[in-house]
Amino acid sequence: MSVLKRIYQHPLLSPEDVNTIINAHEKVHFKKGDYLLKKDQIAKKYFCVEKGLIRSYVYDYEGNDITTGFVGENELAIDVISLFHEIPAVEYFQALTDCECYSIPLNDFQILYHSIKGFNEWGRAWMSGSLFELKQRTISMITESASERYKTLRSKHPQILQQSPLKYIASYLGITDTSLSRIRKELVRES
Amino acid sequence: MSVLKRIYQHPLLSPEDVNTIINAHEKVHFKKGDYLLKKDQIAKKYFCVEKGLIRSYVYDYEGNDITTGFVGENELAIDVISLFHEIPAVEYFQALTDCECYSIPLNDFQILYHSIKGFNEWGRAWMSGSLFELKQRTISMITESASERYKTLRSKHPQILQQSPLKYIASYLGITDTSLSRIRKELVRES
DNA sequence: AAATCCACTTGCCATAAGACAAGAAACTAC
DNA sequence: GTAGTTTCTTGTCTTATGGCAAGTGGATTT
Repeated sequence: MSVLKRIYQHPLLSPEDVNTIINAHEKVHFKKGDYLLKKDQIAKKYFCVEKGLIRSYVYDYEGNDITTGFVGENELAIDVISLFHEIPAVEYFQALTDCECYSIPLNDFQILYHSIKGFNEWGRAWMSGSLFELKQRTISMITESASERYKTLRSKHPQILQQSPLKYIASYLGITDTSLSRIRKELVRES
Repeated sequence: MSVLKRIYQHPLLSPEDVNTIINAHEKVHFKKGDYLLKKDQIAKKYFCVEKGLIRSYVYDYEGNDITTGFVGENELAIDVISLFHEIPAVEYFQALTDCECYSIPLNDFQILYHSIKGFNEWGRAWMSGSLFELKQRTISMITESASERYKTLRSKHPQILQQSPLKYIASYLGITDTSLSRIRKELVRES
């Protein structure tokens, strides 16, 4: 099944709605290092990732960039809050590898979003899913140790470990690349 | 204006709807130390806080309890995800002081929630507001230092500093009570 | 009033984590 | 090929943070 069919599966979207929406999409390519969205911009679109890896990040109070999330294949690169509340983004979204994505042009998106009732609902569902995931992550940052979080990431999203430099994974886990390197050494020793 | 009128202000709730909803509420008292919701329970109701202070917390991987949030007067003590998704809570909600709250009995809530269209919308608005706040907090935990976060809390929610023991505020800020004590000392020295 | 309990501060010490830097290995470019 | 990046590891050293414990001051109880 295509990326888009997968992403637009929703009880309130009929196959015809889905087709209408899918047909409004156009292919977009990003080169490694390209920005999909920058801090202070208002998100006007989102991207369905078919191939590649994207990371979101912010700068901490010491100027280090801290990874806040990864978006892999068959996932959506979307700043839910910026897009649906029309407020400036607080994060940067940058391609870690060359990427192939699909996106709806702003105009079509706005028309469809307001005319197809289920599309609206689909947006709300994304909002609620985002809340769920963010909460989970917040809790896991507290209740799990860095090495546990690493092991979880390794088992649930192995492709990230393959495609992302260590330093970005480290900051995602809340530690430095040095510490992560030592955690990995420790894990090898254990097995 | 009463707590309830304040909380149920919403463009899609007519004054009559609001009255219907408000009349379904009953007063609930909590003693200091009482639990409003415990981990692994599915939230069946939420509480409109008229007087007192509530805190939510989880246990970290070393067994320390970590404050995840405070709920003050005129605010809602609600686990949005547990309530609307009907899944077990991950946090504990506990009264830090004696509290006076309002709550709808489960039955009435379910009936009104599904029959008053705007009530439904009100629930969604809370979901989206929760996402916004959680994101803000996540970002501030990264982009601000502990002492900056303390200063922000002090200026935005001074009543929390009055009503909560230092150790709970400290864990909310991501540090120990010892460290917070030193930060406060430093801030006094500065001024 | 004495005895407890908590909340908070503060000093001392231990330690986990980060800063820094060097070096190996892989990859890219010319 | 060689030079230049970038990634990752690893050693040493430093430091911020936490653990522990003592001590003060308030509040509460008996």
